[in-house]
Amino acid sequence: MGNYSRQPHSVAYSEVLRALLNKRGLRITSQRQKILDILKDIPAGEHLSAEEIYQNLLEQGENVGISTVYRALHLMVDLGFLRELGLAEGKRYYELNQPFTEQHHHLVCIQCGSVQEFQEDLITQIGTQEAEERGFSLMNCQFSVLALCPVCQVELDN
Amino acid sequence: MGNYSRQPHSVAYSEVLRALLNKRGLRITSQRQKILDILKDIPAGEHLSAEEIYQNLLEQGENVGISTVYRALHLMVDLGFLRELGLAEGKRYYELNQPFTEQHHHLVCIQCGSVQEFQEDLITQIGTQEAEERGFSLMNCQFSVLALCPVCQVELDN
DNA sequence: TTGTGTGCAAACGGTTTGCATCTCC
DNA sequence: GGAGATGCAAACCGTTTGCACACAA
Repeated sequence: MGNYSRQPHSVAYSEVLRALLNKRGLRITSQRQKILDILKDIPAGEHLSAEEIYQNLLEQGENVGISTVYRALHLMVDLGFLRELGLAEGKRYYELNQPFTEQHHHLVCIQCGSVQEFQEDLITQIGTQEAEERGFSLMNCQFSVLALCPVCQVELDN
Repeated sequence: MGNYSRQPHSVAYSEVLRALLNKRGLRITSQRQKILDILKDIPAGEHLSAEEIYQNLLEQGENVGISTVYRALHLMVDLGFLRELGLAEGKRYYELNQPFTEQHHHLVCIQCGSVQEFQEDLITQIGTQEAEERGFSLMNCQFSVLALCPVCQVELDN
């Protein structure tokens, strides 16, 4: 899993993507590039669902199918470009993958769904260690802290 | 969130459940009891989906609807009896809730889906701290380490 | 007796798939 | 030219909901 996030210019992403795809006999397409562009441009701490990415593409005037979005997301997760997040709901979110040493985790309000990120290298260290002890090959650590945010605590007290 | 898991006899679960339900004006039903019994009896480290619990009930000859299973599971999660797990797939799993100090986490093979549990109190400590710092009220910490198990590593090498 | 809980079936929402068509290499 | 990629629509699957009936308190 590489350190794409350190590439200084957006062009570099496309080139790395192209190289990785070619190596597998796969192709760069405008759809794949545009999806990557959308995820590259969102502010840190935001995550998008497949549906949100799809809507974003439609707003740009793209003629694209939702199935293409799903297929591209899965592919880029496989390639290590994207990280798939479960969070707390019935759908999945995507963000650019970071090198392990910079990976962050999520504090999710189970009532309103708001998400805060935090970084804590110990988490990844523990995950790495547990995986190694059992001969597993680590792919991703997901630490979700489910809680009630201050606002929802007040509201639930009626 | 109580320490039901320390109750020595299965009867005690039902009594605690009854008390908690009564306090809210809710009722103990045979369906709710049986679902709790199923989850109580599975070996440590196993988790069941709603569908699996439903099938289990059908095999026992129960005439029950899948919607009842879902409603009972949600209720018992609310009451703190059960913990809902996301793991890596498109469905949710359930297990008896443990006190925070005994909570365990999951090492999941993203290929074959096998799950190993491990305990690491630091995880819960970090989650507690992050929540408190932001005024959140902690409900549950879920740490999922996604990886390839030894068997699947070999198979993917062709 | 009354409001909570149930089973059924239909609806729902996110995701996947089959297929004819298109397009990148 | 041909394998890979797309868009569409239908299928899929886990979950939720509306409703008439059943049952615990």
